[in-house]
Amino acid sequence: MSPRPAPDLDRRRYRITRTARDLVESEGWSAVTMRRLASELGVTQPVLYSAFPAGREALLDAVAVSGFEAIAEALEAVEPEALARMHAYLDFAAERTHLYEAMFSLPSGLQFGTGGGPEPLQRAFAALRNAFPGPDSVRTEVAWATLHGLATLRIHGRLPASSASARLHLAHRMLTQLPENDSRGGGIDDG
Amino acid sequence: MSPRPAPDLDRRRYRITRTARDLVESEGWSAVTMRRLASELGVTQPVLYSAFPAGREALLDAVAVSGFEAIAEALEAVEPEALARMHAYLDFAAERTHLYEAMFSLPSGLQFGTGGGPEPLQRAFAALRNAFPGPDSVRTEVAWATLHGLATLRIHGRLPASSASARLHLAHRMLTQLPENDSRGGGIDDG
DNA sequence: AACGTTCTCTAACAACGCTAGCATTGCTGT
DNA sequence: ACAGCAATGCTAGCGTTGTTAGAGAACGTT
Repeated sequence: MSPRPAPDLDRRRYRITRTARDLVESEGWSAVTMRRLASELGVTQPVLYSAFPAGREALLDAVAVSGFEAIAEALEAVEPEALARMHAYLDFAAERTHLYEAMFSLPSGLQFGTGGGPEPLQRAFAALRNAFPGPDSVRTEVAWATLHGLATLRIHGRLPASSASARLHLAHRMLTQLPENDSRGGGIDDG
Repeated sequence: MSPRPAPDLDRRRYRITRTARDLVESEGWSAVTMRRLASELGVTQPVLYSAFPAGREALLDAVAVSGFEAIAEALEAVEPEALARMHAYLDFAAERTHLYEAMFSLPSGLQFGTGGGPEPLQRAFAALRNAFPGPDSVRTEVAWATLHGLATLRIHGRLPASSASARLHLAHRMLTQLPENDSRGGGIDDG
């Protein structure tokens, strides 16, 4: 019934993902081609497709999830306080630029928030949520959006680096020194 | 000395950029290839390189700048008040998803803020700045980051659509109902 | 009308993601 | 131990991509 042992696809996926992550961090996304990746692993291209039948995009998704694992760890490494975790978040984005890009710009989309999504995403979201206690997740969602905006605009050089610290502190004040909201904004009418 | 008239490169650049923008909005970025673009314009690929010697990336930058022109108009179209312009910003990002992506994700980077950069970028930034009056640009920068984060995360389906309105109103409160800051946060030590 | 310069097109290159088909591998049953 | 078999991995190729060199056409000048 099984004349030849099936390869350990989980382990293979892990190895490929790790190599892709190393490659993207050291040489950028343009270096992450299927050929280069196979060559780096000492195998040929079709092997990659045995681990990721959906192709390159699925592989990139795996790298992204791996990135969420890393940022979850980075956030959990500091005390569950707003400013500390905000700083950790922005540091992560600044130091691991290409990986951060993969987590947001490239993949097709995996949902955050209270709902589903892969476990590392929920972990990362929870790590931020713990730093912004409150009855609902809205503040955390806005905090994430603000951090993501700051990170992205900084990565792409959109904002002057000189006022980076001022921006972080203002964002921190905004997100913490504001009383709870009671005006029910509804949730049906969105653009 | 000039046996044949040089083509009007400015006009050519404009035409190419407009076609690329239409194409990206109707069929997404995967459709914007040099061949397809040339075919759409009734010319061949080398003509595109005469207008954009730096290649495809420069062309995408031009599309991005054109997008900033469009978002500047969208912001200027509503009254210079915070909530209205925030709404206009998010509507623009939601309705012209692919174009918005080009403006931030893809290009190499053109600086915002008070400093230089192409004129449309400064116009768009000024349109937002007028909605957030204050002594410096920091609040506007954070506002832009927050809006950009909300827009991006929404585009990629990262945040549940149900609480979109609640997020907008919280962000608006954060950015407006907070007194001016006097703690000099410095600007040297950034990550 | 012929020239000369400049532009534009044809054609091709290298590299990309991806896939069909063949050779190889390693277990199984006698 | 030896042959059979099924799933593996590799070789080779297809169709595209961005980009570029060299041939051909077009136009103003003389």
